[in-house]
Amino acid sequence: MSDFYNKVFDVVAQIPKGRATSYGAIAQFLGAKQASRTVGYAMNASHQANPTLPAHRVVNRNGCLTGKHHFHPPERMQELLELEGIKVKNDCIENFQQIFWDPEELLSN
DNA sequence: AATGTGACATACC
DNA sequence: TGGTATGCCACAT
Repeated sequence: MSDFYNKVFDVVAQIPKGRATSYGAIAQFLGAKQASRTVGYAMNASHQANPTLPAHRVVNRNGCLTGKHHFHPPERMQELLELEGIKVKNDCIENFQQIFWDPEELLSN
């Protein structure tokens, strides 16, 4: 597993419950802010990661569930978010600005 | 080494 | 508002 994927998984695995982040934020945190696509690509392999990663907490910069189509029942992604208290409307997280979690917070722990 | 791909991000019709 | 096109980066083949 390449370091990049490993880091992506590590970050995603540590997203606090009830929060969400974006592909771009993760990419930037890893030092390749332009590699947001690669982050999503990494999520593609998330299902093969050890405990399945909370990929539902990762959305695009708009807070929209663009990747829901990759979940088994696509509706599952929204359900999981709502179970955590995140309001999702029209496939987009409401108050995403408030829900947004910056990976840099990991550095504070 | 080269080409194709993608769960993004932006810019432009 | 919304679809299409391009740039970008790392991975797969």
